[in-house]
Amino acid sequence: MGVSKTEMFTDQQNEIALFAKVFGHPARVAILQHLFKINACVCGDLVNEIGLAQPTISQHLKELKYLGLIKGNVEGTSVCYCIDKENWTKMKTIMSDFLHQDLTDNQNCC
Amino acid sequence: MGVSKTEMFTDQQNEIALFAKVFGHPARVAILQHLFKINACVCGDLVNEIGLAQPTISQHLKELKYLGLIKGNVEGTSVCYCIDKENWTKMKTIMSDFLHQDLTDNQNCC
DNA sequence: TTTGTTCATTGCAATAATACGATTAATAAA
DNA sequence: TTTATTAATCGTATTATTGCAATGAACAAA
Repeated sequence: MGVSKTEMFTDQQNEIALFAKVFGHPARVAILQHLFKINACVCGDLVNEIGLAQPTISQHLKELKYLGLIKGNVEGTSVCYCIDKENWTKMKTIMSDFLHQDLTDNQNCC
Repeated sequence: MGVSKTEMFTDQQNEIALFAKVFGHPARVAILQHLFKINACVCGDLVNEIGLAQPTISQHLKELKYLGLIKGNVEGTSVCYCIDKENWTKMKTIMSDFLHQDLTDNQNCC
């Protein structure tokens, strides 16, 4: 019914899914890559850089901020965004553990 | 308008987003973890294991198969699923490159 | 104070995703 | 052949996501 039944999964599984979901849109991937590339925080140039309308970018930034992956500093009329290193590292650990699972034995079929 | 404007992003950004999106639901995370754990392919026990209805699991499996992360073998009336090691490794490389980006210099703000 | 700039929020329309009952298809077993 | 089992597909209801025009809030500059 359009609702993910989160209560039937572990906290770990839900956390992985939450992080993955935020990476599940190319605009957010592009925003993060740009923030990594520029390093120095970026303000509203993201709108020019990405090519989506200002409210749309603002919405994507909000989601990234909600998960703690970026933080924003108000500087006069503009807001300066950048990667939250500490939280990015924490997320990286969680996602890496999931991605680097391994099949130890040989497989029975397939 | 509910549509991701994929044409304005790079192939790499779209690919990262596609893989991430498939991990963006706890049921698919759970399915993959179970396939890793059991190793030997699993059939319809996924329905019992996960706790969602059979058509729902079947739909999630279809998405995972579409991206090439799992493969299925028909064995009589049941179908045996398992991780596609090769494609999983390819995906891991793409996602790891994204996750392990790093900020080289010090930051200007935040 | 007035004007301009920058960004967040609201409201809405369009599309996508999630979930499942009902059905179908394919095979196995009786 | 008939029945049972397993899994895919169809149809549909519900909710979520995406995108943007319009508006609002905060601040800077004139």
